Amino acid sequence: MSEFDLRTFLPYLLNQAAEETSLGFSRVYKDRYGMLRTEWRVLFHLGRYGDMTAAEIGRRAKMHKTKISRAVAALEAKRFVTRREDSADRRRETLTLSAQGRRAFDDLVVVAEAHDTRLTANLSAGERAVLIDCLQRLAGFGNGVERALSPAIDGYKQDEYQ
Amino acid sequence: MSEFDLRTFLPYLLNQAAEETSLGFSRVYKDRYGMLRTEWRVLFHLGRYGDMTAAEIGRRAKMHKTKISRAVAALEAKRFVTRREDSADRRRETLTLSAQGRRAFDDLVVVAEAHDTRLTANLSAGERAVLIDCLQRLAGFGNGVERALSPAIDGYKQDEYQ
DNA sequence: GGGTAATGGTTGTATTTGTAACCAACAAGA
DNA sequence: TCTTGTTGGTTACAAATACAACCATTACCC
Repeated sequence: MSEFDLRTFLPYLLNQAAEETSLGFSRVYKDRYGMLRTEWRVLFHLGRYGDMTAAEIGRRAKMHKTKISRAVAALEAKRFVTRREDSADRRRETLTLSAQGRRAFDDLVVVAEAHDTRLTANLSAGERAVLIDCLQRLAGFGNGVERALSPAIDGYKQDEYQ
Repeated sequence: MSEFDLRTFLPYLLNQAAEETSLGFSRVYKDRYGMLRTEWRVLFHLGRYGDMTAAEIGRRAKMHKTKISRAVAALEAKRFVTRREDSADRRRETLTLSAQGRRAFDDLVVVAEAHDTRLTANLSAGERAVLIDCLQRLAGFGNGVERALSPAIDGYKQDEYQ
């Protein structure tokens, strides 16, 4: 019986906290719009940060391009997103939220904000600040897109995620 | 363009941090032992907290019983775990680590500890303490097994996870 | 004791995800 | 201009996951 405790092991703790806190919110976008996690992430990126290509979303959200490709196809089928081919570079397609997509986004933002408020209701302002800061560092945010705190144990691909 | 920022939204942040921090470690148990995340979780529960049944692991780790059933079958095939039927209640099977299973566990504990140390290397002791505390509360640890901080947005099953 | 529900666990099937391969368009150098 | 490499994106197939149904055993209780 080792001393090592799962309940303080960061990857485990983070996964449990992530799953637990995602549950309530994922039910909403699933029940209301039949979306998957990949789909709301794409929706949120377009809604919050403006039109962009699939590749750009991939870089920001660290999602593999196949995930994005499928998420975009699903959002397109739901009429939430439209594509526009870039005439200067015909490989690229700029993605835009439709009016309907924006309504869904606006609706979900309200839910997300309320959910987040509830999640942090039992944390002090100081705790919350430290928590967010640590998580952003662990997630590799802030230092451009590249990885920050967590070098590989024995190296892994730098450009394609998962 | 809403004010809402994904990079401070807890479920998103937690998922990103969880994924990022899990990457290096998952490579090790995958490469060295061909294990899945469900498998190392079962292995760690048995190694750290002693023999127990699949149902008990499910309660502790908040894993669905089908995941555990398959993880146990895989660990058994690898000769890392053995089962012993409870004579008092013939539905139950107590799971135990084999000598080989314990060696794998001991090996992975060392890796996990080193990985965790590296992850928190850039955090102050105070930051780390707050981080762990917040995550445990968000994950619903500490208050028995039941949920703590994150009530459902509109209610969800209490006993089966996911 | 007999019926009904609850518990421990497994299996089957539909979804989702991961991984690799692929195609088309562009870039850069010989 | 050829050719080699890179980038943006899709598709095909394998692996993993969720979900429901299932079986066996035990618990409850009339």
